[in-house]
Amino acid sequence: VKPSYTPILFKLAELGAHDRSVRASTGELAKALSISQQSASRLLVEMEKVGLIERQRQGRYQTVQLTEAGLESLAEIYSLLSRVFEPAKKDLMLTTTVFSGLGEGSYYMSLDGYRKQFRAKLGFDPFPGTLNLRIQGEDLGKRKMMEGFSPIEIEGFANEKRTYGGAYCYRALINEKLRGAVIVPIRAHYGEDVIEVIAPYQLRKQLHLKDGDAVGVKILS
Amino acid sequence: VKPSYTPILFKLAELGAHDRSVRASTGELAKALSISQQSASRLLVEMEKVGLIERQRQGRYQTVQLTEAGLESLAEIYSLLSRVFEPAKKDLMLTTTVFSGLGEGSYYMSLDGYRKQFRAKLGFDPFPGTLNLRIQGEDLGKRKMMEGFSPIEIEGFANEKRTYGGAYCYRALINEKLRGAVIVPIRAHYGEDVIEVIAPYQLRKQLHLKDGDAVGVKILS
DNA sequence: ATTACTAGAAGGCGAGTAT
DNA sequence: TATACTCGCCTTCTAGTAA
Repeated sequence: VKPSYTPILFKLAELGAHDRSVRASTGELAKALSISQQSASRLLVEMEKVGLIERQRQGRYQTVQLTEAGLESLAEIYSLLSRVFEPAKKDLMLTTTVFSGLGEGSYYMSLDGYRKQFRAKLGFDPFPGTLNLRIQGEDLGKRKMMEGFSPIEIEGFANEKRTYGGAYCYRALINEKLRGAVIVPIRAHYGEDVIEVIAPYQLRKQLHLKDGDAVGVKILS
Repeated sequence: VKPSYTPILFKLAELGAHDRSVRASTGELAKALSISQQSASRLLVEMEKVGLIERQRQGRYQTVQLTEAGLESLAEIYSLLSRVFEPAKKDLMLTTTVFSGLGEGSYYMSLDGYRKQFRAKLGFDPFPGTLNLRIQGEDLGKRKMMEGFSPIEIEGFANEKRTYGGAYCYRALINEKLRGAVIVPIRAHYGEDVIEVIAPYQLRKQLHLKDGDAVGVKILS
């Protein structure tokens, strides 16, 4: 991301463009940032081209919204500055709801290539299945922050049939009670609002969860 | 602060230059930031000149430390991003009822001096009128709490005829659905149990409100 | 009122190089 | 090794202006 984009990203975030489309004319942005209207226009065009923002034209006016990529670049900065200004990094609390996935989780979790690493690196033998959670809208930014935590890396491997990708794990406390870990495949971008949790227990049973139930996930630093 | 300085400020903060003098060669900075050694050198010279950093030469090496001004410009960014990423946990719920005011609201809301600011600072063009709400007795204390939230300031102005006072705005969610803002004139002449709400819609119509109807106002932090 | 194109001016960039 | 100067190139700027 070019440095000249950051003031605009900041301003847009300040206007609320991180969670909705806001009206932001090139003239107003220009004045707020002490640049010319022409520069504001050019920068918005460029930022849209590289996928940092999305715009809708509504007659004479435009509305602007940050894309995932735009939000991510802000989160990266925020995560860095958090480490500077709040050295004792606090745990991160995510509010989520349960949903049913495709059940692939149990297949992957049963593979020895992964299980050995979970035991060695996380210290527990995970239940062969994952709990699918959808992050609530207002916590979406925190997902990016989570990725600023230092991850526990699970390496990919291959057998005769195919290769299996790596993943990052983040230790977590589920509903303030049960230890587990959030697992994020290194490639394969899921929906940005979805996380998967593994644990030494069958979380659904242990916590009596059904689809739609709320689950608190505290990412531990 | 020039945008081109921010990547260097970020990098220096990451290296710990916010609380001590750290060794940071122009070559290393250049590689880390994907710029030339020459640019890194020039930027450091400039940043020192404008008082963002201090440098000591130690033989062939230099050490760099952020000044108060440098740290402050980072803190400003951090504070802005905090507001974006930190949860709106302590939202404040006010239970109110609709009543009819004197209709002055539409006059003030139609003034360009105010409208421009609403667009710039709230991100929407308000309907030219305000919704008058009376806070229910048991919620009166919450009105003070609201004023503890950090307000969005609308500045006063003057035209040929008279002067117009400033106001504070607080983002709000009306009946858990519609975005708007509570607006509080800085020189308040209202009873303490009254608030006015502005929104990009005509709230009365949109929500089918008549006098005496209950309205929930959630003040967003 | 908007957004955004063109074109000339201003200034940032990095290669070469001095120290 | 360092840092930082000059200088030519090129990106980015804004004024003017079209749509």
